[in-house]
Amino acid sequence: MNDIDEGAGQAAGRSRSKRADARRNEETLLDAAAAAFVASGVEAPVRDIAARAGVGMGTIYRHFPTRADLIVAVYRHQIEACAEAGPALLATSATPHAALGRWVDLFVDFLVTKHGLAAVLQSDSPGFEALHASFLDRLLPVCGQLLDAAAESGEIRSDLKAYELMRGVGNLCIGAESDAKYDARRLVSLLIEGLRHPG
Amino acid sequence: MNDIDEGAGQAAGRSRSKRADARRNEETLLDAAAAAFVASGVEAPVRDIAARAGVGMGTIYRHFPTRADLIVAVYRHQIEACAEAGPALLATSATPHAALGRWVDLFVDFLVTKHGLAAVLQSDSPGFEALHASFLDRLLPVCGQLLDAAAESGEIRSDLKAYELMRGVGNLCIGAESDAKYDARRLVSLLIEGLRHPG
DNA sequence: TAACGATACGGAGCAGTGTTCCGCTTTGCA
DNA sequence: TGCAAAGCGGAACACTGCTCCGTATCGTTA
Repeated sequence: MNDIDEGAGQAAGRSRSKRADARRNEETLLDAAAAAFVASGVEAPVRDIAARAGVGMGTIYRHFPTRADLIVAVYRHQIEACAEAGPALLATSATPHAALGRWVDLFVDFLVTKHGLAAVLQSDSPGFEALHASFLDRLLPVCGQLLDAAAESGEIRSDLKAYELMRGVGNLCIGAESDAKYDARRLVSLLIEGLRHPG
Repeated sequence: MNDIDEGAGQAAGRSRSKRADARRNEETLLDAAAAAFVASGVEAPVRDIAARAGVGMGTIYRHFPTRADLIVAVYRHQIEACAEAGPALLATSATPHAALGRWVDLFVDFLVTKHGLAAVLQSDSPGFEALHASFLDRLLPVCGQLLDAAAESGEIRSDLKAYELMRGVGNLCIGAESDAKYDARRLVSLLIEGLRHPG
């Protein structure tokens, strides 16, 4: 988050830019967190991440006050890519419903490969609202656009809100990476299929 | 609930039946747990439950070694009722698919009204396998029967296993009780709808 | 009914986690 | 080079799950 704020700060001309060691630590922390998330899931103990980065506990909390901030920072690029894929798919797919299906697949792939992310995405514990917000702020409009297009073309019922769809898809992905007998992609595609039929 | 174990013991003739105070405590504990679950969700701290029951920590762990055991004991009757409703619905509904839909609704109502149960039902942490097992052992066959009936009647595709359906439905219920903007029942019905069409 | 062994109880204590706080160090500027 | 300000580290606290064992209670037997 803060790298960006810093940019904003400079743009505003105020800019007392961050100290070099701080910037370095933030970078290190991001790498360490990414590694820890892969190794132990997004719920990896804060101490582990700090240890990986070779910094103290205070440092991690200073840069990323909540776990959500850290998660958002680590996955920001991938979220961005997913968001950008929306319009692209809409333009290149045969029908809006097909585009929606493919976009959702993208989202599912993202979630399923991030150990525990889906679970935390739905968490209602305080401190994760930030995560909800960041992810949803970016993705919800994209999803809404796909949904609207599909509704307009008459392919699907139009009474489901983007929020509910995203939430449902996210939920279906929970635990998918650790249960060979459960194929989240399949359930999601069933859900998307169920969207058909304005009836 | 445990009266059952005791019955088994007696049936085996071995039966050195449980001490009266132990039986009493178990009952008290069950009530306390139910109350705590309502108040703070199924993840209520063990200490709280013990305090509510007016017993020590040791007592709770002796009677219910894992949280899953406690949850199972508390909700056993409702699970049983849900299981028994399956065949009944199949007999009284217009079509197997309708029966499946209504049965799933029952299950969803159960999950959604138990704060946090759905979340814990999918947990892969050790100690919850017992919970998985207990719930699934009882409900999976019922769900499978409904699914088979609907498949046989040609109403739905037949390639989805009962396990995946139950898991998907359970996941869709996660967090539903604490988010007014999310209607799990709707998503689930969409999923069931998506089951139609053998294609 | 008194005594005794089995059963069960209570809660202190350990371990693992998140989070805060503050004295010390490093940085960048004058 | 000196000195605030910015940043750092990690001890310490709070809260949780879970274990362990000395003590109390129960049920039985003499």
